[in-house]
Amino acid sequence: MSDPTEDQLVALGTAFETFARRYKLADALRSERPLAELDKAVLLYVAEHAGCGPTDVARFLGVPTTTLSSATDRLAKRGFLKRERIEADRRAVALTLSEAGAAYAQAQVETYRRMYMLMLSRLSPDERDRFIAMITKIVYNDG
Amino acid sequence: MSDPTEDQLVALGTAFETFARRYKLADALRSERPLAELDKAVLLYVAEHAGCGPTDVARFLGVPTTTLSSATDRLAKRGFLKRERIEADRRAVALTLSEAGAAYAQAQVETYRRMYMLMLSRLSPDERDRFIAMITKIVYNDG
DNA sequence: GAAGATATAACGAAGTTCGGACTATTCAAC
DNA sequence: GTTGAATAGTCCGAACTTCGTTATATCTTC
Repeated sequence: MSDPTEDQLVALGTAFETFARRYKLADALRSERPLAELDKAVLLYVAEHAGCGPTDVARFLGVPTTTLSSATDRLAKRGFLKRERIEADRRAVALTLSEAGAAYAQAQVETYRRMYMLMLSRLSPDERDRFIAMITKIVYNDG
Repeated sequence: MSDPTEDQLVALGTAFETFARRYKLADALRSERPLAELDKAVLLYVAEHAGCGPTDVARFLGVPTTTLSSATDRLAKRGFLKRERIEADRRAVALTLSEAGAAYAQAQVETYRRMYMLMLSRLSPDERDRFIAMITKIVYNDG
């Protein structure tokens, strides 16, 4: 199988670049004091992994545990996150979202969802499946 | 034309999420003291728009001019960027990359290029064109 | 040539990241 | 069971980034 052509690489690059920039600009429009990028990532992770520990999150996101500690501090202070010592291992802390945190995470997910919706809307129904199949192949290499 | 299905939205979302995370982790592996995200963006913009002014860059990237000033400071200090007062309007400054800056920008571009190459390599030659056509349609809505 | 607009830089406050030191537990081995 | 190493998490402080306010120099326009 031959290599991708130069034109293809350039086209993909400019598309990505444009997309990323637009996405960033759109993101900046939100009115509340925005959570730090890291904090949002933490929130979404904990939403999916209730009861996990800070170390899990840090490893998943690829940041030092001290950095993650700052993030959980901020989130706890804003009332988005609860930290509870657990019985099984009293060194450990179990992270869970508060109601407000869950709401924020949900809103975040909704925002993404709307964006995906918009993106897919520009394709025909047939194309949508094909596009997703291809991007899945690219990301997971499971073709 | 009907709406995208829930499954499609979820599939696209997880693919993106995985991709973004992997990309971030890979990026963190680089050994030099990394430039700030903004600084990299500035470098790439100036690479494409030699002689442009700070205000242009700030507007393009959607950051306050003062923030951009910090960025150009850092880049100039590291010897990546030259700032020269221009004759035509002596308030204005023309930004150009130094040789080192151009090299850095080039390396950055190379990194992206390799990533795109890897991505497209996972598709068959036929799929590549179709994928790019679709993503172009999505991003530019010019279908 | 005075008033106002424009391009940029200097300064400083607020916030983020992360290395190093520290505490509290648990585990392992004797 | 006590000692020593490993583990989970936090606190502190230095370095850095962002961005609002303010200052400076230079056009522009009437």
